[in-house]
Amino acid sequence: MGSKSRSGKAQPRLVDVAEQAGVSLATASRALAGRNGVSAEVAAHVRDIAATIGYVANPHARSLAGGAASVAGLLVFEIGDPYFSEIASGVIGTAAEHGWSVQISHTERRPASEAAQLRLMRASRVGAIIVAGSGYVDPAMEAAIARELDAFQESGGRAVVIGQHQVRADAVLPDNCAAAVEVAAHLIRLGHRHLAVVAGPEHLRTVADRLKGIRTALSRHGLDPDSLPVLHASFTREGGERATLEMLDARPETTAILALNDAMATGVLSALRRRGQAVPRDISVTGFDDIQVAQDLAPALTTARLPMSAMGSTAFELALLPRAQRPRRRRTDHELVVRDSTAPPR
Amino acid sequence: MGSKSRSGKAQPRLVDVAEQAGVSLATASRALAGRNGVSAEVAAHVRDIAATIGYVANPHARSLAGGAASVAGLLVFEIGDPYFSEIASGVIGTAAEHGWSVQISHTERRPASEAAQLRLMRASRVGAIIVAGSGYVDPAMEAAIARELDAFQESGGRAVVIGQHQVRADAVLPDNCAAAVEVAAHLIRLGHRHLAVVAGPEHLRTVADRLKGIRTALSRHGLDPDSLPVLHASFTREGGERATLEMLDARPETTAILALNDAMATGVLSALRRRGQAVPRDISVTGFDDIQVAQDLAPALTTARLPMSAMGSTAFELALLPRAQRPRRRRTDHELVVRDSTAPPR
DNA sequence: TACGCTGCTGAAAGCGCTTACCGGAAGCGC
DNA sequence: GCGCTTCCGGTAAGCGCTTTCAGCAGCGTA
Repeated sequence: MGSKSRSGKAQPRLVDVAEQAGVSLATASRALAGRNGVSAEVAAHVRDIAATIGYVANPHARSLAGGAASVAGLLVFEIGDPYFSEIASGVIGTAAEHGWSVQISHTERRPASEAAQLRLMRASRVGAIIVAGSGYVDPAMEAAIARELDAFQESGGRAVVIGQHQVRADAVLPDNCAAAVEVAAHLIRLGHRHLAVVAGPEHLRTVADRLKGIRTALSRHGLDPDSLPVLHASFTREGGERATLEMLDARPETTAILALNDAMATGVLSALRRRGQAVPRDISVTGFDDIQVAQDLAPALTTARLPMSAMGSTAFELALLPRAQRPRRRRTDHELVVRDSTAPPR
Repeated sequence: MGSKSRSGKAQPRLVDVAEQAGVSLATASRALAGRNGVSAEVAAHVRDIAATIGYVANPHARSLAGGAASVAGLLVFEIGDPYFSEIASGVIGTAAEHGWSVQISHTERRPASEAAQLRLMRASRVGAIIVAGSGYVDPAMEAAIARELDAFQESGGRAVVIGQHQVRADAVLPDNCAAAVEVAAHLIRLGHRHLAVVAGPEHLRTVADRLKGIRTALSRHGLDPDSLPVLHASFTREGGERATLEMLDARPETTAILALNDAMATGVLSALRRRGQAVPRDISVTGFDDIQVAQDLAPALTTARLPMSAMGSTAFELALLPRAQRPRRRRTDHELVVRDSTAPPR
């Protein structure tokens, strides 16, 4: 066996490969990296040996020595939220195909911790960072993120954001505004005149964009966008529930509630049930995102589908592309999915 | 400013801290690691400087040099599945509290890739591995996993499995069998005599344990456990749907369907809806796990709750504990949550 | 036959950190 | 006031890899 095998089953090192292949460390490294300067036969032989003894490079050593990174950082609001876990699934799957691993952090919806998390990721020398939260309306908060991302990219890292951000980085862009237009237009076409919005936190760019889309649709159909009732709450089931109860009291004339994501829509449906309001007979409800369970709610939720998993894949692919002069932007498609939670008003 | 600052905003290194603090590299290292051999004042001063210039250790260098690791690997079947994303949320949150980051891989439900993923994690020198899939019934498959985990632990890593496994490692153990007994007993007490099971893949230990629990309950109540109809399918909504359609045709006398997880239960409900069967009037349905959406299905799902997020937290905490002589086992609690999907048979 | 090329391969430095190991300065008893 | 211990802090080796720089064949050309 290998001359100096240690105690148990220590991981084989590059020198073990080199030794067994009868070449130097440098040659072995080059052969495995697929760089030229090594004859084809030697390269093949080295790769053979490596496979045989089960050699896998130590990523820490590789990174330290300035080699290509193969760990990506993914930052989300809350990994337990289906919206984000579906994105994560896309990122992880695609990353694995390319031999990368993915390190996930979540901010638990605390905007203040976002820049800090990014700092940590940067410090941990990941090769790429994918930010999958939402942009912020407040320029100062965006600036904090931009600072981290800029520094990261200056030191050679690749950054990709999912969603509208005020930063220099490649981006995967769902058209929240256009999708919201479709949702609102659908309701208006059904005959609704008293829409109300159950929205996520006001500071989120995603929320602002979706709201804008709804107002645009209102204007286009001759309705007053300024009188649209909007209640902000946490972007969760509980947020949706609370906001809905409040809304029902304040605006009893409402015939359609637009929740700005499916998690909130779930809460809306729950609140409506508790108040004895039938959906869609008494009130229509729409969501946003089309998370897996949207189809299984009662009634099945009409919502704007965003291709979360594909967005994750695309984000990772962007991260892998050679650095471009200007940030790349990839728009994602969206689709109004009409199910059973919307109907003409009574 | 720092004497030899590089091009842009390179990450500060330990030598920068040492230089500014006027101490040697070794002292700085010791001070930050909180090891003794450094006077309190010097240590405080070094920490001050480090905080000021925003120093964060390079984990690659730290790992290479044999320092304490701070990256944990988490292996799940599918991160997009709420069961696993809730576990991941627990792991990531607790890890972050301890300054660890988490690297996630998923097998996309391919058992064969599990050992391979573990190999990769091992090769990437994570400090701890948490396996959150399920054990396998087949000893050979367990052996493949055990091999990786053993090698990992021999080289100093900490391994924790969530669920029953035939491996030497600390474990977080939901009592699938006991929980299943409760679910089945609940149905039997309601008066059901024709139970049927919509089960996940036969090779999963989780499935076997839950089945065993159901059979136990049957016996205890004087029913024949051997005549229990069981259909195996994928552990997903689609699997549940397909199995249910088949079950309805083969066993029209069935009055209660036990799905072995909530995802499958979702499919069961969907299939029943398509077939015009009312739940729970015509057929009762139960799930397992109590993922977030279980309460929002129509009807709200009766299920056995497992504390997924807490299981993730506990798993990480076990990984952090000093190595024990014998593997530690931490049982988790479970709870029958009765909602609206179960009722006495007609 | 001798020369300059080209194409491969090897030796060695160094990435940022931890950790023996060692030397110097106090503090103590005598 | 001397030698001892104790405590601190510094020096340097080395983790496993990539990469620069040199060197050495083997070839074609004069």
